[in-house]
Amino acid sequence: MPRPTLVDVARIAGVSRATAARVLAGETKVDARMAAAVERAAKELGYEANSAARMLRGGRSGAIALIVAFNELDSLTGTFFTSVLKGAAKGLYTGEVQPVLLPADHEDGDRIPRFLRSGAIDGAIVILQHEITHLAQALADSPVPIAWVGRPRVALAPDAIVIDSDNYGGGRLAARALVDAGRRRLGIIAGPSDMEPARDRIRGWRDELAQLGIEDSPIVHGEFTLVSGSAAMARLLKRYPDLDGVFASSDLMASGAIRVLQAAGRRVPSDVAVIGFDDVSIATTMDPTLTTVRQPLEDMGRVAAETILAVLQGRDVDRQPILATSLVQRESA
Amino acid sequence: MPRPTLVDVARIAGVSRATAARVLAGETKVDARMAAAVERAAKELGYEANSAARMLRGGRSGAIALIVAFNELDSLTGTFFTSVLKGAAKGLYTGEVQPVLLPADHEDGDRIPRFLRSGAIDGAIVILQHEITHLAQALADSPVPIAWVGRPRVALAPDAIVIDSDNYGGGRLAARALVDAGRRRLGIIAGPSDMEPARDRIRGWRDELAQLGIEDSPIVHGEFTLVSGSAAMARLLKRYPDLDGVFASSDLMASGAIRVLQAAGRRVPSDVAVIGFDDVSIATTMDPTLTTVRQPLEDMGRVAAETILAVLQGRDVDRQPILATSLVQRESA
DNA sequence: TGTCGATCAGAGATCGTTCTCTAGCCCGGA
DNA sequence: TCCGGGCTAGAGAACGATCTCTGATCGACA
Repeated sequence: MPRPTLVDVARIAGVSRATAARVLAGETKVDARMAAAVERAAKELGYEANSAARMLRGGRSGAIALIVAFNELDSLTGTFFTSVLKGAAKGLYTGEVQPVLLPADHEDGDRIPRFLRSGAIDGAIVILQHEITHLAQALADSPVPIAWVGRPRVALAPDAIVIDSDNYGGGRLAARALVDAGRRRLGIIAGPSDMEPARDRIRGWRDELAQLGIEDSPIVHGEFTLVSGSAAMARLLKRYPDLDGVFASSDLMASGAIRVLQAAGRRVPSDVAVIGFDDVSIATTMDPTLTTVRQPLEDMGRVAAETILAVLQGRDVDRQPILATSLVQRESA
Repeated sequence: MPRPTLVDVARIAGVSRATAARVLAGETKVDARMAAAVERAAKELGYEANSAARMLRGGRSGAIALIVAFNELDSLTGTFFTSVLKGAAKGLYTGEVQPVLLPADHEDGDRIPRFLRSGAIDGAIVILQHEITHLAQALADSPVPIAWVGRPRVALAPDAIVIDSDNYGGGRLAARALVDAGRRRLGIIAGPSDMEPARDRIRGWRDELAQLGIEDSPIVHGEFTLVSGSAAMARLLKRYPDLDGVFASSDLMASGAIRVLQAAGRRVPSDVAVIGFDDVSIATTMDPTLTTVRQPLEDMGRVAAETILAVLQGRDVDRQPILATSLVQRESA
């Protein structure tokens, strides 16, 4: 049996298509008896407006794309993405909008730009760690608004939508916390230098240390993953065996770093204090539990959703909000 | 400037709407010069077919919902969901279909059934661990096909689409592996008893042990999470302090269990061997690395996508495939 | 009581694509 | 040379909701 249409509802209610539409759209200037008849008919038939027809007529699709690199999704890094994803999807849902998942790293590189042009979505939220160069250009030319979660390195229009956390401030927090704990021989395991947030954390870390009178501290780079954290820690330890504090700029790298420290006979935190960044769920399940700089990941996703919805509705909003980071004190520092 | 339409393409190419449509649909019986003109015009305008209009006319939306419980998504359990999600999304993409993410645990409980009736999607893939009762009924009444990843406990129609892994066989594998390793005092940390896969794993475990001459072995239940695994292991250890082998029916529970064992002074695997289930990414990053029964999670997602696409196209396929599980030998057993 | 204004229901057009049906053309056979 | 068959291009309808415009009805006021 075919899906009921507005015509069916109108016929059963004994009114015209237009009247039925008015009632279901919530217009008040309709005769009460007719309205009741329409409501009843709609309920009886289990009527739900055909989204394609509405979309064709109205121009809006009621869907927003969530662009994610799938190969980053199922590793442990996933806890980062899924938190943002969850926040974004929840935010979109509150706005009666459907989240459509788009893999940024699919072989068919032309698909995302084509999809953006097909009118199937009203906007997109981009959640990427590493840059995807070919995509950046396509997104810049997008006919629909794009919200970036985390500032990308590509040049953006001044009115671009960018939701970021205070990476710079987070770097300062980490530095201050280690110094407050009496540590002076400090090192940082930074993220990839092609990522803006990673650079901001380094800047914050260095500025705060300089202010506290510590002029130089060693830096090594990782890829935000656990194994890269281990490797980076090993390098750091080899060059500076007398370290007493480490700032790993992701929780996963902190986890890898702690293992290497423990394997090298250092106790955490008594010999070496370690601070992470992100506050994803493994921070609470490690041993020792991880002191870390918290990014409000789910909030970032939610704010991205709210901001893009506001822009689509023509409301005036802050297009580049920066969400506060905070220190979460646990055992490792 | 408004999005270019088929009429624009036809006008520029100097042909009729119908001819332009034919060319873009890949029909061959069109004059070569006209075809070339259409191709050129479409490219020049950056034309992409309006998906709403196509959908309205064709009846198909080209989208499939991925139904996931969001509160299960960002915990460590996430690695399970995201793997399946990734496979499913990839599979759908190969079929030129868009994956739409639907949170099963959204407050507005009526939204999913309404969405299914709106024609916005052609089908749905359900990836849930725990049952969501009110949803089960709605899904059973769905006007579009549903593919279940993991068999749910609700009664399904005989032609329902269910993609599962061989949980029973996996339970047997775990039992055999521990016995082969010379262990005889065995216990199982099972999943919640309201979940069919958890029950299947127990059955397989028991059947294999019985066949190998071990008649009774203790059983405790967890919730597939790390902390519940720790708690379950603590209970098990208290009742059976002389255990020498444990089968934890998820990797997360295995991780929690190993910590409790180590804290209690047991060496893994020399004192107590531990086998997990799933083979998610933490299995390789634990210490010791985890011997586990692998479920092909990404494949399950992919097969779910392929199967539902086949059903939608009216092709004849196995609607209830069972994917093989396998033992992945690492350090813990 | 008649006329004007306000209000609300309905008819029709519209969104952009796809598909069917018709008309016209070309070629071949008689 | 004429007629018929086959094949391709174009005209038109259809999908279903929404919005504008028109027409009708009712009430109020003169």
